[in-house]
Amino acid sequence: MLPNQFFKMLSDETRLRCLILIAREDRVSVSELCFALEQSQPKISRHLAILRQSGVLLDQREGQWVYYKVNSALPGWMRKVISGLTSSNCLRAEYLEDIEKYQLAKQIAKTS
Amino acid sequence: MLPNQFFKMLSDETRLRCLILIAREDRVSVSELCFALEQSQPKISRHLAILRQSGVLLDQREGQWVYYKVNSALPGWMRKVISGLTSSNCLRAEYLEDIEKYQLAKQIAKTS
DNA sequence: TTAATATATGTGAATATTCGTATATGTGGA
DNA sequence: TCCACATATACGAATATTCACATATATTAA
Repeated sequence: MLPNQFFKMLSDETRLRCLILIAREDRVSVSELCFALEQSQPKISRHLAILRQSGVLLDQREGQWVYYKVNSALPGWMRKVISGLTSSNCLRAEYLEDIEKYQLAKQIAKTS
Repeated sequence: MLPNQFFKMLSDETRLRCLILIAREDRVSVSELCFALEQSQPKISRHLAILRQSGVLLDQREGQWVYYKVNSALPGWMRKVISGLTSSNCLRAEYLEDIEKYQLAKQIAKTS
């Protein structure tokens, strides 16, 4: 993938928030993303499809759920951009809220 | 600037080629960019305007010429992305050709 | 002032992107 | 099988982007 094509993947706010949450949490399901980002399922699913078709994300079905993770075989320069995004010095309140919302839901699901 | 907005700047091939050449060569004029990238003057000028208005590039007029350079006051994470782009391991043939074309023209201009 | 050169911008057409809504597909349980 | 839930996709409307072309602005020299 050409650099400008990779950057186009990251140019949409929803796609970027998905990618950051997935990169931080290792693997996240579609419904978890919908909840954390407070976005509709078709919207999340479409953006995940774009990231999957471009090879940035990989999906793995588990029963009814589909989990997405960052493709570990990405070229070094792409991984560097992604790790730069997930390192705390760049993380905005918006992204941190997504992560907190995800972790809270995870915690509640575990204890119930 | 939000990360996804910054990535949108880099999502256009012409803008990215301009930015990489400018980052590598320190400062480049509009006409030099037109020559190196083999693109029309209005096209180059419009993309430079987008990069300038977003604060990524700074312009300095010198007589009839306007030189563009990377804004040295950019946040660290942006500078990191740009330096990642200009480091050789990511540079594609396309970008190297732009740089060679620029340097050749520079050399010819100097000796004549 | 006029001409020549360099750069910037206005305009509309073609194209691309994003979204909401509806619907299709896949999975597991009754 | 039928139903409920999770996910994916088709479709059209609204919006955004990019470009070519024409023109405006700025600078310098004559």
